[in-house]
Amino acid sequence: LGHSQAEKEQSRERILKEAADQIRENGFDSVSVGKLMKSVNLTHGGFYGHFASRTDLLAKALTRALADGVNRSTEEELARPRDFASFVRNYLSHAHRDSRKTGCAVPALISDVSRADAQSRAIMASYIEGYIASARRQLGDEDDTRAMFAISAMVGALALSRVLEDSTRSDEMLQSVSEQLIALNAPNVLGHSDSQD
Amino acid sequence: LGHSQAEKEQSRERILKEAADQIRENGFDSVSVGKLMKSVNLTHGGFYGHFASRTDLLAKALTRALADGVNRSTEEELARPRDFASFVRNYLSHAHRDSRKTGCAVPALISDVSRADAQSRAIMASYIEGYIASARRQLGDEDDTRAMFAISAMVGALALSRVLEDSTRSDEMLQSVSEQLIALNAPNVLGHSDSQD
DNA sequence: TGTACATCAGTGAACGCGCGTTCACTGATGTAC
DNA sequence: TGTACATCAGTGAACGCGCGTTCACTGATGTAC
Repeated sequence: LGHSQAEKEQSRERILKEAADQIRENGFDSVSVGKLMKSVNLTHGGFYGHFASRTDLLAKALTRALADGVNRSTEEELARPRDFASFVRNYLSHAHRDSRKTGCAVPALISDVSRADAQSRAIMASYIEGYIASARRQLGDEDDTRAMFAISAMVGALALSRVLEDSTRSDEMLQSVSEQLIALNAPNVLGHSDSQD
Repeated sequence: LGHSQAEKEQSRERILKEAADQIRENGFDSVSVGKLMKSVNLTHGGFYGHFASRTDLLAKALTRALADGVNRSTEEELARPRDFASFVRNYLSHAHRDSRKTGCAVPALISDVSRADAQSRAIMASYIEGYIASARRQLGDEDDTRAMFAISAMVGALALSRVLEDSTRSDEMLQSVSEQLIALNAPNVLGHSDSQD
C-alpha cells in the first residue's frame, strides 16, 4: 500500500470530480458509493473517510458539477471577453448538446433538482443567478428581463434538443433558438418592461 | 374478496394514473412497485397481472404523464380556441409552477428523459412536436422557428422557476418570459429565418 | 333458476440482489527522540 | 541518521434494508348444463 496525507486530498478530489461527471451524465440516482469508489480505483469502505454520507457527497458534487459547467462556458467566455452571440452559439452548439458529461449542469439536472430538497435547489439557484447576471452584462442591460428570457430559452432549447437527439429536429431546435436569441442582441428589439430608461 | 373482470381494467387504470402522477411529482426513480400498489390499495404481487415489468409500466406511465399534461394545457386550450397569449400565460402561471403533479410533464421530466433510452426519448419527442405544432398554429406561422423558440423559453422558464421556487426571482422569471413571449405574437417582431414568404 | 366447475384478479411469503453504512484490520507514512 | 511508536488512508467482510420478481394459493366471478 502506501497512502500519504497529501494523497488523501487527491483521492477526495478524484471522487468528487468523478461524482460530478457521473451526475451530469446519468443523474443523481445513478451514483452508488460502491461503483463510484471502484471507478476511482478505491474500495467502498474508504468513502467515509472523505464524506459523511452519500447525501453529503451528492450536495458537494452538485456544486462541483455546476461549477465545472460554468467554468467551461460562462466564466471562460467572460475572461476573454466575447459577445453575447458567441456565448449563445457556444451554448447551443452540437458539441455542447452531445457532451452531457462536460457540459452545463443546469439542463442536465434541472428536473431532478426542481424536486430535490431546499438546499440543492438553493445551490443550483445561485448558479442560475450567475448565468442571468452574465447574460445581462453581455446584453448591456440594466435589468434582468431580457437576460432571464435568454437563459430560459437556452436552457430549454438545450434540454429539448437532447430529447430530440436522434432526429434532424434536434439540430433545427438549436439553430432556430440560437438565431432568434442573437436577434435579441440588437438593442430594444424587444422592449424592456415599460421602456423607461 | 371479489374481483370481476371489469374491475381489473379499473385497477390497471388506477395503477397507471397513480404512476403517472408520482412520476411527474417525484421522478421515475421514486416509483417502486410495492409502494405504488399500496397507494392504490393493492398488494405488490398483483402488479404483474397488469404490467410485464416495472420498466414496462414506466414507459406506459411516461406516455400517460405526457398525455395528461397535454390534455390539461394544449389540447384543452385548442378545443375552445384561445390565443397564444392565453396559452403562454396559462403555461407560465404560478398555479402551473406549483402543481408538478398535474402539470406539463416536459419540464418535470426532461432531464431524466434526456438521459433515458431511445424509446422514452421518442415518446417525449412526439409530445414536444405536438407542443411545437400547437404553438405554430396559434402564432399563425408557416414554419416552426418561432414556435420552437417559444416552446424552449416556456419549458426552460417553468423548469427554472421551480428551482428558484423560494424567492421572488421565481415570479420574476415567469413574468419576464411571459411578457416577452407574448410580444412575439405581434407578427414579425422577430423575423423568420430569411423573411421569404 | 340452480348446481358444478373453470377462470383468474388479487394475496402474501419467499427469493436473490445491490445498496449505504460500519468496523476491525493492515501497513506505509509521519514523528519523537 | 537511525530506531520505536503513533497515526491514519485505505481494505474488505459483514450488517440490515428495500427492491423487483416469482409463485402457490384463495375465493369471488363467470359459465356450461
